[in-house]
Amino acid sequence: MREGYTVEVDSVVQSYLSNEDIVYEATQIFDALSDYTRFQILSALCVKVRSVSELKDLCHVTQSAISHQLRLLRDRGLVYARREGQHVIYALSDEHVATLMRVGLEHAAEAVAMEGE
Amino acid sequence: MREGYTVEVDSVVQSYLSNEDIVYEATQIFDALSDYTRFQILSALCVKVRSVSELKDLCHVTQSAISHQLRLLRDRGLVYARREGQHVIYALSDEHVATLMRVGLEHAAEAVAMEGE
DNA sequence: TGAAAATATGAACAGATGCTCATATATTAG
DNA sequence: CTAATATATGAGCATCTGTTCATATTTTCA
Repeated sequence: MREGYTVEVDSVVQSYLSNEDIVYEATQIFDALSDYTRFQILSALCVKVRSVSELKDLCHVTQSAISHQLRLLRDRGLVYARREGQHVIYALSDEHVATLMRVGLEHAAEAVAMEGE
Repeated sequence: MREGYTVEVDSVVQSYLSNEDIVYEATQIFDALSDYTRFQILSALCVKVRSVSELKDLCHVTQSAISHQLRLLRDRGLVYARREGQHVIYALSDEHVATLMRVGLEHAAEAVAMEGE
């Protein structure tokens, strides 16, 4: 039988794991990525900077729903906004987000492929 | 002013992003990592295989709470269990989990460091 | 100045989530 | 077989979450 994956946890990661604040903060970024709408917002922002209405169209949800989710992402420091005339343009403010999404999608693609076996 | 992070989204990732099932599955793995108790369970399993009671002690929660969370992780295919006498031993079943946790923790460590400035 | 377009926000509500408590099941020791 | 230990599970409950609806704010343009 397989023995399960095990991983070298270096001393730096060890020290992160023993810090409650860091662990909590980590769960917060995963929480940000755990909602379908937010995930779409963030993946759209990986490609390029976007206005609220662009995001609303891309995500197929109401303007209010987008605004509420953008507020949450702003509050967590994952995106930031600047006004440009009538529009407000949002951008990713964290470089780790893209990495997380890529790895998450790779995992997901494998999982979905498995299902159909 | 900064221009925000942008990322080369290669065609493989693009194709993942346009597949609803894959995106949903991705949000599910992030959801698994978004809870403090589950995050602790998974990080403990990164290091080595563990029994339920070991996990219960490491995470400082009740046996019932651990069991319920393990069920969720099992149902999502992130861990699997084998019985060994009186004990049930859990192991990571997905190699991506460790990568996600490491990147998440790196992000978190930076974020927490920022706060104190 | 007033109307239109873009965005933000608060209240309210339905559904999801994570825990506790009680209890069931499984394995081993005596 | 019986008691003890380890684990699993269902119900109930308080809390959290994501959305909608109504409304406020900001900017532009006529």
